Amino acid sequence: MRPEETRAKILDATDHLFGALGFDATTTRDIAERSGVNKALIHYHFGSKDELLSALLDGYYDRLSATLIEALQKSAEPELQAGDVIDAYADFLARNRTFCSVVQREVASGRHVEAIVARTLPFFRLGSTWLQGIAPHAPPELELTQVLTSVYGMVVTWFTYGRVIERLTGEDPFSPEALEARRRHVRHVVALLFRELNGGATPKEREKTWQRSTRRTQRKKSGS
Amino acid sequence: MRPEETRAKILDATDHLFGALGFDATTTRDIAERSGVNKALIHYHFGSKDELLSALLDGYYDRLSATLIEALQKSAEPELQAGDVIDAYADFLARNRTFCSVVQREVASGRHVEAIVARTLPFFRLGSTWLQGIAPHAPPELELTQVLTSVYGMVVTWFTYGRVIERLTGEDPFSPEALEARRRHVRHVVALLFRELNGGATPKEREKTWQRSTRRTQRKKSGS
DNA sequence: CCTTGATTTGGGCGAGCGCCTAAACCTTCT
DNA sequence: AGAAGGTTTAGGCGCTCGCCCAAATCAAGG
Repeated sequence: MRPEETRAKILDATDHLFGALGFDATTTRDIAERSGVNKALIHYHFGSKDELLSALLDGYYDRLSATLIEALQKSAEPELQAGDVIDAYADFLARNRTFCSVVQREVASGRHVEAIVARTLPFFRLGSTWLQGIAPHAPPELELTQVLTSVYGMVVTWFTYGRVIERLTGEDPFSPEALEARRRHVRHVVALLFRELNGGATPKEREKTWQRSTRRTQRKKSGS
Repeated sequence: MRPEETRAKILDATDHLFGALGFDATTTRDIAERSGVNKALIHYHFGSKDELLSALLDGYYDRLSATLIEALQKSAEPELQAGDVIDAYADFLARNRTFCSVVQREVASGRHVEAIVARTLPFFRLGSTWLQGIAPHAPPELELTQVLTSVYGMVVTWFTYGRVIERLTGEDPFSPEALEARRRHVRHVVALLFRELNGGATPKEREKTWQRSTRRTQRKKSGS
């Protein structure tokens, strides 16, 4: 077997097991067994269990980054961009259900926060400048970090608490219909926030606003 | 030392360590050392490490329940009630920072979901009937589960991702000012949702609506 | 064909885990 | 004083963990 194939099989098994059981509760022996690979190979290819987690996170964030950037470029109008990015993110989480489990747990445990922060920072910076470009004079109740945290929270909570929501409501929160309903709700709330950010402006006025901010954003883009 | 004192010391240490390191990464020896108690006493008083977690969760949810019920009774008008409950919840999380770490992690790990669900269910039911009483005919984008999940998510994300937010913004998200700012933001968004739930009604009309629903709620209260 | 270096294998080391046991220690009551 | 029952103690059992190692295997170049 080619080495990259071995690495891929180990990462696949790791993805599944870290997602299902968590970093601590998963043993390197479990991973070896599930991937059909000798347990010493994990350390040969990845060095240690911690570095294995890093490699897994790298894979996630690389794919997420590509997905979100693609979504961002689909449209030029900020509100549509926001919707596209949120949809893309939700889709990504739905397709990589283990991802948010892993992130959530490692953030909560506090031990791998640095690994998460390092990979989240680019997204945060992008979101910040983007939001700054749209609403440079947001009121304090709709300050940048607040809005980002809320939107992020609304999206991920559905997935991290999926199993709980399932037990509470008796319905599958990951069915296509449920995901679609969630998507609609989040977009609705985001639309409300947009209306507020534009100071309750009419659609016409809002159009002018985003045209101004779009020009600014594009100037910035071509500059870098 | 009195037995309850021993139990309390063990629970204190458990609270700290489960919050800081997580269930798996904390050993019963750590707990014994931190609480200044013989390690066999943990099993004598609590039976097993899993039951120790249960006891810890019981303590959390008992206190949370008392806190939220008290907040709910401060006012009769739904929008104020919502604000009070959200504030009380945020305060509780701020004072029991380990709580959401523990819950978050155990939910993500999937192994103690039942323990969490069993204790969350009463809150969910309460929130459901409450919201149903206020807005019996909510549009699909503002369906009950959606709104509850979003509000819950907005509140807890600030705490669960606190350490990440701190690193991203360079500011302490748990300072009194930051907590106050967060509180204001969430209340603002909730107010937006309320306005929507009442179909964009004017304040006057809204007043009528909540008076109707208040009567219904109070009839229910006096009935139980 | 033989060498070389990368990859894979089975076996196991040392440490740490949750949990248990038997004896000692306290109160409290008779 | 002595019995009884609820607590506390030191010690350790059986097991699993992450990681390592020496030998085996493989692919490719001379």
